[in-house]
Amino acid sequence: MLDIKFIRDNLENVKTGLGRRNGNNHDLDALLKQEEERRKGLQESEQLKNKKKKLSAEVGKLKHQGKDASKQMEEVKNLNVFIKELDEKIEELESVIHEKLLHIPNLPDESIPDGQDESSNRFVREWGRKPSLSTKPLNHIELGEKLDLIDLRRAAKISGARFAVYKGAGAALLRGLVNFMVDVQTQENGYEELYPPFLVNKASMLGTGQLPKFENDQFAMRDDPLYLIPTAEVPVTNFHREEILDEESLPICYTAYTPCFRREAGSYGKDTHGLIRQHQFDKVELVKFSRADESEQELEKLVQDAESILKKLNLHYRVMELCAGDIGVSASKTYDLEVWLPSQNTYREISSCSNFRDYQARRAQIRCKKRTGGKPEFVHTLNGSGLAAGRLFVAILENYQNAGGTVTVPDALRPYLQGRELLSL
RNA sequence: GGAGAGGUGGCCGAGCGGUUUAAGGCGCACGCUUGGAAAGCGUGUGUAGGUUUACCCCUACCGAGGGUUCGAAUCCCUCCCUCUCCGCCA
Repeated sequence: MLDIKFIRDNLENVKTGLGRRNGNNHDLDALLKQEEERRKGLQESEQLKNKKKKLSAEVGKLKHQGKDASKQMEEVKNLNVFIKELDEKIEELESVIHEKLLHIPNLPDESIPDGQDESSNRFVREWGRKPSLSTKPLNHIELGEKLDLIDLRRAAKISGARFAVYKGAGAALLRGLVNFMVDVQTQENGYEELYPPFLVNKASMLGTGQLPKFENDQFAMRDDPLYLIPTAEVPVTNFHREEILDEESLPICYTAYTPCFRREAGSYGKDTHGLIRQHQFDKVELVKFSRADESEQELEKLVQDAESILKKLNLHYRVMELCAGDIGVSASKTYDLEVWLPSQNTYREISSCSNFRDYQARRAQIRCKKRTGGKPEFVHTLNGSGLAAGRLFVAILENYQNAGGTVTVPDALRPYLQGRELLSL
């Protein structure tokens, strides 16, 4: 959420910034007019309330002295009519303004490239090299089914399309990947582990920006006002919702493993086969709460922490900086990590790392007390995948495949698979 | 699911309809005091909004939302959460 006062004081900049995004049709002039009206009404109402308070106190005094107070009582009764009317108007305006603000996306960082879609994303760096596979590479579905690591047919029977059963060594590999990633982030990169609920309330979904705009993308419970989390970002960022943190404690860095649930409405044609796009997938998430003046450097560190997993697994990847038209609504700046997939002869997103600046913090009311005194300030929130386990599973099968259709276990993972070196039948 | 007890500032805790301002304590900050410290004394110490160069001032907030009243932390209603006991349960 943007600050209404900031919009008021920087109208042209806000218009320019939002204009860099796609689908920007917010009438800020109308919004500011309503805000103006709200403030006028508020001032009037507060004056009347002040008068009312003084009169009521007089009543108390007079009654105590045994004197008549009916005149004052009558006057307050009259005032109440006006106050009620004004307050109703103010409340109406407030809710309209708030609702509008909730729908306005974050301002893109000035440094990020212009552009409508991913074709304008900026290449930042790459690491490693593509594996040299002698034969035509099999895709992860062929490998997974051949080695009996996954069962998509039975998953469809149990649940439907876009679900998977991981089986035997496949299940162990997935579980090993999760443990490996959490261990690296906690033991080497300084994150504290959280294991949060997978069902969250509406306030949490509003706090991180999944609601109200993306209700359609979420799985909701039928009988309870709860949602399945689309990412651990939701419960972990909301861990500190409505709190005032100590500036000294920042940055606070959490990592959390959770499954993630997404309806994938509107992506019916995309990645229909295999593990790339699922209704349920596992992810290790990184979340940071940072001082406002440190969030830029914290984002760079967070990206490196996500990259450290790919490096340890010796997987070729590149880092892309998303253009203004391609970043999510809550984000100000985003780097994607894209891992090489031989079967698709392309790079696929395996992590998305964003700085939300104070956008989520304002929605979720997460502030910090300044050491120098003064009013508490909103913190900056950041998060990124570190990494998506399902897609990492895909990347390992495809990049570590051997000529006979077997898959070598990367060195770093062997301790998590009882020392196993090869996946074969 | 049933029964009971509660939710008050950073924390503990009083207040249960009004001589308008949430007592008191702890903690914290600053000052005085001291060779230095402790103790002691003094002052200050929430959040949001409005107004303002700033100070001040004003309004709201005692779990949340309604209601009664000239006036509500206090009375009434609904909901949420916490704790205790019982039941059920991995």
